[in-house]
Amino acid sequence: MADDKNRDKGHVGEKHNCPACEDNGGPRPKLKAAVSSRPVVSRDASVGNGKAGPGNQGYNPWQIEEKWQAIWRDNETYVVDEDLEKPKFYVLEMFPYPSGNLHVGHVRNYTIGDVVSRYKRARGFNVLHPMGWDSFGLPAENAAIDRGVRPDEWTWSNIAHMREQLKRMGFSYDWSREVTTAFPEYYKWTQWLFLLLYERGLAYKKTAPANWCPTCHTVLANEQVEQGRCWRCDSLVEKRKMDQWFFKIADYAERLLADLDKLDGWPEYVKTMQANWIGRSEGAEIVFRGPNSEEIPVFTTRQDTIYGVTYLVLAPEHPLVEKFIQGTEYEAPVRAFIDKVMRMSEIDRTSEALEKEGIFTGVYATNPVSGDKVPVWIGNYVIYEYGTGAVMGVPGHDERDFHFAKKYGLPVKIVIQNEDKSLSLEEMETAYVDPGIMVESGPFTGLGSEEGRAEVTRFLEEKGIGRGKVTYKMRDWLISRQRYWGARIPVIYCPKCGTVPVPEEDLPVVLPLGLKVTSGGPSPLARHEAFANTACPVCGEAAKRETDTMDTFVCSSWYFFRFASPHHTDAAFAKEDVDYWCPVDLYIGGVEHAVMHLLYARFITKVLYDAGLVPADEPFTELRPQGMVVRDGAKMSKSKGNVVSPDEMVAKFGADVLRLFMMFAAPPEKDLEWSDRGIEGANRFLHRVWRQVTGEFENDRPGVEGGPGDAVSTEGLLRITHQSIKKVTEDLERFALNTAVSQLMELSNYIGRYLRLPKDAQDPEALAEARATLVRLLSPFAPHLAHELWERLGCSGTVEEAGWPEYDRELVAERIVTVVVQVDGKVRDRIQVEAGAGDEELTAKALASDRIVRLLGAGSEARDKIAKVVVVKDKLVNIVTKR
RNA sequence: GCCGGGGUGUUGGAAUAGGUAGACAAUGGGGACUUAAAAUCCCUUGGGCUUUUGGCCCGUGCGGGUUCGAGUCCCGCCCCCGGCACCA
Repeated sequence: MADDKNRDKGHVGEKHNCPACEDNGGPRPKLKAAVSSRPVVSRDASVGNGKAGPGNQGYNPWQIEEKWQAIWRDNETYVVDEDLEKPKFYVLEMFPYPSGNLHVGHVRNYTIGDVVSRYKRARGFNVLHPMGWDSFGLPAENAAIDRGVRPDEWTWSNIAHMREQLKRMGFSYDWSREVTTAFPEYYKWTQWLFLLLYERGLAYKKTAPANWCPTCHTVLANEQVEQGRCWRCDSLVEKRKMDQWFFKIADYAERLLADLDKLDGWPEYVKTMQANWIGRSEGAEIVFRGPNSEEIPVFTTRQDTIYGVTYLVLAPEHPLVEKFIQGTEYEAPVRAFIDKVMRMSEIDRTSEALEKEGIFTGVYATNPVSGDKVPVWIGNYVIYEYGTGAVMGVPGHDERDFHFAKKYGLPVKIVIQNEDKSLSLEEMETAYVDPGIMVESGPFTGLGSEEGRAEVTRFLEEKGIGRGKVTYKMRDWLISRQRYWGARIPVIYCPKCGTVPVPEEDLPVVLPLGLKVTSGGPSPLARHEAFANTACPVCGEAAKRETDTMDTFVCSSWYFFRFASPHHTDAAFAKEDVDYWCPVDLYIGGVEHAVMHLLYARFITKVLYDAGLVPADEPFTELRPQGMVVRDGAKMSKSKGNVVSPDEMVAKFGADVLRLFMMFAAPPEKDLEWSDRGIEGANRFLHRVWRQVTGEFENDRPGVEGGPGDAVSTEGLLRITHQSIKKVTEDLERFALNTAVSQLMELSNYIGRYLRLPKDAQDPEALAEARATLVRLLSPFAPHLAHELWERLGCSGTVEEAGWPEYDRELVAERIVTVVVQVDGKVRDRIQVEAGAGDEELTAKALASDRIVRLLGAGSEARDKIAKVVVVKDKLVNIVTKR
């Protein structure tokens, strides 16, 4: 390191002394137009006017970014292999849909992952940091319709463009592991996954009312309907009865819920959202009897209110309704009512504002516990798909039932009393839903609600008229999509053999390319004879292929395993590869997938785990959802015209500046308010770092007066250097990337002041250490700049090969600390003392301080007023007076 | 309605274990350098009062409380954001 200074000087005086500069002597042609058309920018100023000293190259981000990206590419710097000598670390960002353009939200997401990757690599981890493309999906088909392009060509060209944009940001991906879900090499294994589920009895077909999006021309899973609207296009979803494939995710409900407790690395709110979605309720199924002893099971969580049942309500779709009304005087009005309900849209039907309506069916059912006969109604608020599609009406103790009973003049019974026994039917204006004591409940009278529930359940089971039951809101995952651009469902329908899965050796079921996609109709495959007609794999007779495609969420529910074995051809992945790399240690992405993608990925992981194929039953150890990038407090959108283009920012400032700004402006989990002034600040900072490290600083301020201001010393320089190592390391570990950057700014600010000391007061070794440390700590955030500066400092290897710096405990500790002197909790003075001073000494010094003497007097005068003194070592002395 | 998360200067945000509120930036103001501008560098930037090179008071959504000491803990409210929402 002895020749550091000479190298610095050499650089100031010479042009083009690094080999790469000669090869790449200018900005890349692609960016040239954007660069030259922009208004006055610092690059021109620092290069052009010659004031900063002869031959000053200044910080040219475009040149050094191109240089280092080429080096990383040529040296395959970020290509990784399994290495049992090193601890592994798998960092993953949610892979993008290739829409055609990277937006700043992507840049933020991927920069966060890249900072962690580079940090972990420097700390000696074998880091897997891959990237790929979630490349099946509707936008490709829409582009085909709108612009007449082929979905495949549109997708491939979007990928090519976005890949370049990602590379331009300097993200340290192992590009050799890139996966594209729309390639046969990938979707072959998505189809294999389907077969695995089929074999394990977890994939089945049934005819069921499904959520149909009229705009997307396909059905949607429940998770993909938000407030009755399609998650992608916002259209109102309709109900359609269709023959559909499902995955039995509901079989995994209990595990998906229980295992949330294992996910310590997930934010509480995401776990809560999943738990709400799964929606576990513990209760009982109770079998009422119809007029001809038909079984009418109902599900309730309030078995303790069984004596309060005054009617039953069935869902309009309930199959018994038809039986009850047939040929009776109730038939016509009930049919009319059902028609009305069925014609309503999903959103209206489930809206809370919907008035509860119902109609009597004309029959009575028997309460198996009390023996009461109660009227059977149907109601628009009963959901057929949940529980048994029938509920017992307990108006005394359920708000909805209370309203319904009042509206239709049905009787109300009180069977749960509150503590002061003050409930009376006359005064009741609302249902009493809280726990209490069972009354008028036959043998159960006198029991508390909770005890009562257990007793009633036991009674039901003893008598064989019901049983304890757990019900979940989560339904099975509907995976059929009536679309073209997706992974085919590998199934063949044979007139003789029925539904036959495509044998594994026949995979992949290739998606024919080049078909004409038209708007408004079904997928072109449904009409594509060559695809649809095939031979039955069992009997060889003519058969038909399934023409629906799988939900794209199936493709993305296992891609993190494929990254471990991206080129494997014998299986979806090699056991030893996933055993080494999985689970993902850190997963970063948008919170909009909190339920959909993350729940599906957890489910598929458990299925693969049960099949003995993967080492863990949870895919993501730590989950860090990141906030949105907003502008003027609102989401960026083309229609608002407030979109920030990463390309423009890179053209104007370079990738490192954009990266640094996005890490600095907000903590990762919060929304980031885009600020044009803010990115200018990041730009100033990196230019300043350049000058401070290269030494151009000294030539940069002709005639400026004034010293460094505050006390600046070599000791102080070393202290802040080591404090910065400590602080930045701790901040990276706790994911506080914004405060890590602010610490780098503080270190740089101090170096700046130190450089303003007279030359002979500067210690070259301490300065070199401070500079090198700044560069090393900056390297995860601004990797190109850090690599370049490291090289220019003449240090050996690259900055990341140098590893992460360690701090020296001795140097971190302040020798002199400021101790606050309070009187009755109010700050009155600050004194400088040696660190580690004892309580006695601190008290004495505090009492002797000017301000305290003025306030309390000196010596015994002060002592008489003091009730007690609280001392916090190295921090504060609080003098409490007698009051 | 229920479940999460939050409310701190003009703005983005700090304060990690109850111990200096406002780090670091951005803006605004002043200055140095310059023919000039840009860039750079320095000082300053929560509010109010004041007997003004010193000092006082107020201040982290609101009202209480605990404590020597509260942005941080407790109780009660208000508001904002996100999720769920007739799930029996």
